[in-house]
Amino acid sequence: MSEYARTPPPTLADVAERAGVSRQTVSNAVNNPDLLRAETLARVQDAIQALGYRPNRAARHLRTRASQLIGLRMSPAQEFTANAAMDRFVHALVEESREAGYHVLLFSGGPGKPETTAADLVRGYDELLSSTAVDAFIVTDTYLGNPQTRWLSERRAPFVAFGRPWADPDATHRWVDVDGAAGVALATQHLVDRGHERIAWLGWSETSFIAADRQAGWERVVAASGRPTDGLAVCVVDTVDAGRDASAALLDGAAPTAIVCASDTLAVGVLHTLAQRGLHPGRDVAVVGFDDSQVAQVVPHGLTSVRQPLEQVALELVRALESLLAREPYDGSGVLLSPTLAVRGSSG
Amino acid sequence: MSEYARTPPPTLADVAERAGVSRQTVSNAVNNPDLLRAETLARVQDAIQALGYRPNRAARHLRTRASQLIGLRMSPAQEFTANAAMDRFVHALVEESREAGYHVLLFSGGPGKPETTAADLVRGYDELLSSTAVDAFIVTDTYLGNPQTRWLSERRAPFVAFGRPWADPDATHRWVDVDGAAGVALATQHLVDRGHERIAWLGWSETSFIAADRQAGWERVVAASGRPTDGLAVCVVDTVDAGRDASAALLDGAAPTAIVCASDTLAVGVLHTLAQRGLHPGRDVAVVGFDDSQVAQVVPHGLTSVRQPLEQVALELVRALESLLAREPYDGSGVLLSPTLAVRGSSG
DNA sequence: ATGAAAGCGCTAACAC
DNA sequence: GTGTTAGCGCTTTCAT
Repeated sequence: MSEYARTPPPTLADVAERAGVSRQTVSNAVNNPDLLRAETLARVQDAIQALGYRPNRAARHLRTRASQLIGLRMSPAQEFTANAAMDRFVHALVEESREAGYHVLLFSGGPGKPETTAADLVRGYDELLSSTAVDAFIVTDTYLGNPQTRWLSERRAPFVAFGRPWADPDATHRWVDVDGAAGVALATQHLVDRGHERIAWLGWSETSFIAADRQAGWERVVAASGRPTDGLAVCVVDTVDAGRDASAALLDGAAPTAIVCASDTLAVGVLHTLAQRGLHPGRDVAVVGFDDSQVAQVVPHGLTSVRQPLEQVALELVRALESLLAREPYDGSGVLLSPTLAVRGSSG
Repeated sequence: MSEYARTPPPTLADVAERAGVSRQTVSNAVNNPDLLRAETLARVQDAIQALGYRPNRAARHLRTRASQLIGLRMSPAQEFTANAAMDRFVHALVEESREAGYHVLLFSGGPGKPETTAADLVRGYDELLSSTAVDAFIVTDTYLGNPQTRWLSERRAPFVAFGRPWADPDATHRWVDVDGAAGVALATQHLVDRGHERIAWLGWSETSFIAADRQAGWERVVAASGRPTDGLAVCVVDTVDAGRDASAALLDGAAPTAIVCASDTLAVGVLHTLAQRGLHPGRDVAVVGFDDSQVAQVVPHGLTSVRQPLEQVALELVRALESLLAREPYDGSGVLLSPTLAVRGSSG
């Protein structure tokens, strides 16, 4: 392989010499152009252009103590569930970060194993933090009373969370979240509007705040519309098989005409059951999922699903981050965004 | 919000003072421990431990001209297709990079628009390169004779490609790729072994090397087994609808008993057709996809699919990168990995 | 085996 | 407006 990167990139000094000014003036031309006389500025910019000068990030970082890097931990990939949302989110975050002048630095948790100890979880953060590699973190998996946010808070590490501090109402960090209850309410209301009388809930059995939150959205709308809830709520683990079995039992028992699910995974399980029984989703039984995964888009006739506004989440997270790093005052209230409903064939 | 990061992280000097040695000795303790007397080393390490010292990356980067960062461009998310592969790949890459002492820096192409000009495409690379933000790039979307690899080569920028230099056999850069033909051959042979006599190919109409490569895998095995190919190859755009329509026409015409598809997207289209006609995938007509996406795993009875060894790809890429950055000689031969077949219900 | 000096490229603080 | 000085935290070179 031939040599690469033969010529070292030009520095401030190179530009200064070419433009016939001091290094500081070049620095000002880049960072505070207003300070320069128009004529000088033009001359410096010409030199910058001609040399293809770009400030060395390491040097700038060392001096300003800002790396312009945002740390994001990749949680271990989950094969079966819809982590497509994560993918969409990362894209949106990279895009928003870029516009704010940041790049996203990916890191992984502890050693390879899927789920590790709290200490392992925190190691990646610790390392990046104490080596001043990133300016701040975006913390995503805050579902349980997970240790990361608490640990980061204690270390006074700058971070913004995607997810409410469910377990810790005293938490003072900035956060952005999607209103799951509102999303499910939207889905349920959609089914009410389409004339469904018996609308079931197929949710998660694990006792998480998110699970409870989503179920509450269903309960609120069904109750408000004077429809029954008795025997119409079933909670299982988040797998296709569990969704299939639970929906079969539901149809045999409470006989709903519509089923709202806590996830697309469960909804796919429902679709399996319907297919087995020769029932048509949307015509015979309406089904709504949550996450608007690829599966929802690709299934025959499509699966109606609650879609998180991840682009907006990314935008708000970056905004919160900028505010945090600028040490602006913070009133303690997070940002709660409303999802939308992607209506497809499975709901009529 | 309370102050964060009150105490600046300890520096070499802090450790040196505490250990009663010079800064240089601490640096050696970190980077060349062999140079120290055992007793001194232990004392320094104690101090490092006690202070929680971690070398400042910016300072080290500035001095050594190595950021320990690998740049990866996120291509705009494609909603409908199975870019789940990308997700899996990024995970694997982050993990492998970590083990090699690198972090992954994500950046996006030009401005928001889905597909931009060649200049835009290259801007992100240029910026990171001339600001010495990353040590090297991993280039992923090398399908067409895309401008990135050529541009990077011309700039003598260090990079490794995921994907062969199809259009440019003279390219001298290092690359890792998955043998698509071998994957499809594997799938086809699987169908031959299960006794299928009329095995169709549902591929991509766009004239890309990858499309041709995959189709060649089918042709090779079908021909070698003495089975017919006439009228059994159809090429369309990579969408579910196209797959549905094309498979309907295939079944009406050439009447295959098995269909090998260039993508899971097309395979899902085939499944739609089968469902419409009341045919059972695997029992009546066998279907095989490509990419082992979430959809393949979640569809009723499962979709047999060719699975790319992305973890291994990531490993080889990082290896190639290390070799490149170490300026080791390179013999010009890339690394070609074989996919595996995830067998599920759709093929029997 | 350990220490002193120099400097990577940049910007903050001050002088002119 | 522009130039000068100093130093961010580290490693490389050379002296001891």
